[in-house]
Amino acid sequence: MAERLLRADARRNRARVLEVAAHVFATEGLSVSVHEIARRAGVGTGTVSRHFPTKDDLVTAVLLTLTADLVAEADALAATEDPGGAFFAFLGSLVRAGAAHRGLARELTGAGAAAGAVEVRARALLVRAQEVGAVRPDVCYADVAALVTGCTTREGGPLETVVGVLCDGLRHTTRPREDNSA
Amino acid sequence: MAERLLRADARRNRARVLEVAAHVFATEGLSVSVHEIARRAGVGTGTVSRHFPTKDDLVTAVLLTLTADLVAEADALAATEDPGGAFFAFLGSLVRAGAAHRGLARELTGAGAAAGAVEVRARALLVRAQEVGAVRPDVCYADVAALVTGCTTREGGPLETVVGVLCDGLRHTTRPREDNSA
Amino acid sequence: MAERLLRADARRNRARVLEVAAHVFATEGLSVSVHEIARRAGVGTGTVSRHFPTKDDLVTAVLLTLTADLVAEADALAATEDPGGAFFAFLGSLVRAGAAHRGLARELTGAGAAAGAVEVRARALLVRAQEVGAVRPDVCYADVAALVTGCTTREGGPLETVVGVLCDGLRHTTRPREDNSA
Amino acid sequence: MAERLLRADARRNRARVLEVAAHVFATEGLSVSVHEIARRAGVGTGTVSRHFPTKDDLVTAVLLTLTADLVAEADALAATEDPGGAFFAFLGSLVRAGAAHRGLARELTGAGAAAGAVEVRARALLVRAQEVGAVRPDVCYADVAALVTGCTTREGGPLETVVGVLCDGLRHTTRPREDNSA
DNA sequence: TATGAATGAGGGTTCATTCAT
DNA sequence: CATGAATGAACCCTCATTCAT
Repeated sequence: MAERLLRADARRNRARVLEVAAHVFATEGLSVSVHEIARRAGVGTGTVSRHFPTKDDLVTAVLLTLTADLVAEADALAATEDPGGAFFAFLGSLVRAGAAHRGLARELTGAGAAAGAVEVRARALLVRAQEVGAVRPDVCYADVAALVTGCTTREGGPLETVVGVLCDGLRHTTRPREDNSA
Repeated sequence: MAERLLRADARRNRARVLEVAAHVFATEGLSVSVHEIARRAGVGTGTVSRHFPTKDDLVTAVLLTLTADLVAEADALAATEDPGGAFFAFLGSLVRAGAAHRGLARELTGAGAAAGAVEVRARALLVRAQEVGAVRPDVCYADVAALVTGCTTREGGPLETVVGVLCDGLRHTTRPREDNSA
Repeated sequence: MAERLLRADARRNRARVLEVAAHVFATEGLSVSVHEIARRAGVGTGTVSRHFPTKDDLVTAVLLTLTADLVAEADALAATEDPGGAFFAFLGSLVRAGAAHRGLARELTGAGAAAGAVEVRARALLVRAQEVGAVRPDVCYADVAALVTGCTTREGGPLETVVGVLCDGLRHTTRPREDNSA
Repeated sequence: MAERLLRADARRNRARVLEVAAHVFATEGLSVSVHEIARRAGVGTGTVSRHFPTKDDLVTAVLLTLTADLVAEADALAATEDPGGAFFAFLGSLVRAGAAHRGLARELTGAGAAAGAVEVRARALLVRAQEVGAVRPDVCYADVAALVTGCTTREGGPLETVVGVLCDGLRHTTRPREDNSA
């Protein structure tokens, strides 16, 4: 942990920048300038650059922060006896995390270096849930990722309904499916 | 209609810019520069600015172009005898339109001045489908819009599955719903 | 000539920027900022960038301006009957050009894309002068280039002496050379 | 000498920084950052700044280091019986020192505060050599300094030829000089 | 003293917008 | 009207210098 080696004030600044960046990316998108982030964090622009040499590094670091919890949760769920429940539970967590950080939602489920760890686990949970017949077999991870991304864009209201719809749609069913072709 | 008053060449330029902008926004996102659009349209930057004073105006105009077809379709479907089928059909069209113009998908279903006409009609189709019990009563338009937006982000594969999941999830069912709480 | 196609005012601005840049590079070196050059030329920074997308392009353009005359002169001298005289005359011109644009002297004799045309001609003149015995055979172009560069750094006085020394040193002689080893 | 008052470790740090700076300035030019020098010297940036408050001070100090040897040599040569030999020998040393520290060559022969001691001695050697007729009487120190600077820019090859040319050009001769005017 | 984190002015460059031609 | 040159604010990033630890 290189962070352990940073001086107390540096660690505090780094954390503050990360926090501000996470908030600002979440609420205003990735296009917010590094200057603005520095200003809101109460540090000089150079301080941001020192901790995160490029803006991309900063985005990645924010993503890593978000993914840490998700990865832990995914690993816990993977050890569960109920593959279906595990998958659907993780789906909800993904949506909530993405919704809380809207600007980063796309990256969260994607294959970017930072978020890859989440994707790997989400894929595994999906496969396992399909193997036990809890999730319809015709969906692939890309389908799920797209729908999750969509759920995260739900603004100004609770996420439950939208997640509920998504889960119901994904659940395996023996009912004959109706035709939805346009 | 101010367009009636434009000279023939001006009207042609306006149309060409709109066409090019729609294409590049769809394929490369909204970050493409106005210069680049002008260049590809074979006009000067000033010509773009004359017809669309700000870049935002250009985006809005492109949206209006896209929505015209959707509005027509929605109106046709609204005259149909089958509210459920009408709604699900429109859902597919929305997704396809959004996917074909990825950079604008978010605005398509939203309340922006440009896309409001689509939203009004989509809301009406939803309500009617819910009234006849074809769509679960607990979803609201914002839920649907979010999920549609998600579907449009499905890259590198067919949209059918993702739309299918969405429709299945939205369909009204008497089966007891399972608990998806995290 | 693309320049011919520029509007009159654009051509004037381009020329003005080039002129200012040449002056400023000559007197203050290449480290002067593009902003400063724009300011002194009385144009916006964007105007400089439009004509010379990168700073390097600007430097190259200034060099090209300088080299044009030298190339013409070298070609004229190459057609002369007196290889020795041609070479020594060109040497003087090189030094004068370099001294007048000190910041660029190094690039002038070098192999940079812009100045390569000068180098090619200087090499040819040197070889021809050596072939007729007018220049000592043990020097190579790199030696000459270094010495020319040195002459250009002569500040606050006439260049004649320094060029004279250089020419005398380069001239072929049958006198036994004295030992200069340290 | 303030150095006498420094603690042993401080003196060691100062020497190490100087040594590293001399090396990197010589091989990579003056544009290398102070951070980089500190890093290679294994000290903090603050330590560099403590010993050399500004970057310019550091450059000057490096120059002073280089000049020490040259000053000693010049003094030894000045006590010699052969003014001509002394001058030409020193010329060679100057060139070699400059070539070994290319980034500093310009300053070495100049009137900068650091290198003034060298200049004073070089001037004296020149005058004496001219007085005994070993060096042509029409050159002044500025001429010599410029030519020496040029020699130091000779890259990728031996310095002997270039120094040889310079010495031959400077040597007094009774031969009628040819006309080098352009 | 030594450290290296913090600073912030300034670097080169891009681009939406304006306006003379 | 069409043009595209001009504008200048804003972008991300670097680095000499300062100062709390």
